[in-house]
Amino acid sequence: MGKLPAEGTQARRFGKTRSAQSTALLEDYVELIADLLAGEGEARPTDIARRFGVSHATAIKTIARLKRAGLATARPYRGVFLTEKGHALADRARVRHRLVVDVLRALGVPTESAEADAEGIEHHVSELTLKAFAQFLKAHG
Amino acid sequence: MGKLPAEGTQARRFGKTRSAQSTALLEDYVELIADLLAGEGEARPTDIARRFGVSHATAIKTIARLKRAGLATARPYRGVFLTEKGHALADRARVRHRLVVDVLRALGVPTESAEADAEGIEHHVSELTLKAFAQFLKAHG
DNA sequence: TTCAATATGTAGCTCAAGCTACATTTTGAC
DNA sequence: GTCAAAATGTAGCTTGAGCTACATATTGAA
Repeated sequence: MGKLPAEGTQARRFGKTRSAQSTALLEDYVELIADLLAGEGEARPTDIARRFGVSHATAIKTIARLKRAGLATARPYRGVFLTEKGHALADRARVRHRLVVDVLRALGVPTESAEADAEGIEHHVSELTLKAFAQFLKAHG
Repeated sequence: MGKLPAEGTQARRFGKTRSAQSTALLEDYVELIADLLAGEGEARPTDIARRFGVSHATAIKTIARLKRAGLATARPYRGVFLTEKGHALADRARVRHRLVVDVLRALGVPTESAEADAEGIEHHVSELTLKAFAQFLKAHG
């Protein structure tokens, strides 16, 4: 075994990709909750569910996961709130989202598509790539 | 802040992102299987499992999903093969992967990071964005 | 040719994310 | 103040992707 030097590397790479997906949903949630709190003053499970296009039961379950992860708190029938940690994650997610959208637009992607694609892409962009994006925008933005 | 897109639009957007993730794994598999078939002449569950860093049981289950999806066939103890449809998907995936890597590199992302990030990104790039990428590379590549 | 090592396959578990159905709490219209 | 509608919460099912443990088939070395 081990005759191909790339095996370990590739396994690690894919592993990273998979586990990234397990946090992607949580990031989407804290991002939306932060938006709702800022824009509406409160974040209700029903609103969250509607925005994501899922049932309210599904939203509530994911909110429970956020709580377990220490990202959010919730008082029954009184909405969802972000912890310090949750806010920090939301901020980082928003910065990344903006950066990805701006780069896509700079590359000539129509705004609509840029926004849509960024939603999926943003969770897979490493720090190094993020740095390169910022650098590129500084030069061509 | 407070910039909340129309509900329907966002629901559709996120919905698309989610379902994209359900096909991402299948794309990774057909891509690897195509590589193994081209490079080694055969694609064995154990090799596939090792490359992805998962147990062979997990690989076999996913291969079963590929069969159900009409992307692959397998004869017991004789390896995995791609259907016409599977080969087509693998080809599309490979093209996208190359394009994403090339664009990232053109933006100044180190090759290592570009390859790693592309693995996660490639499944979320729309046709329109792909076109823009190709266009950009033609001009700046 | 035999038999142990390896590869492959099967069974059954966990967890996450989705759903529907039902129960309970809040709220708002009268 | 009452009571129905809306919101919220709970229970339990499905599917997918992961795992370990065990069973069977193939292959290669002695």
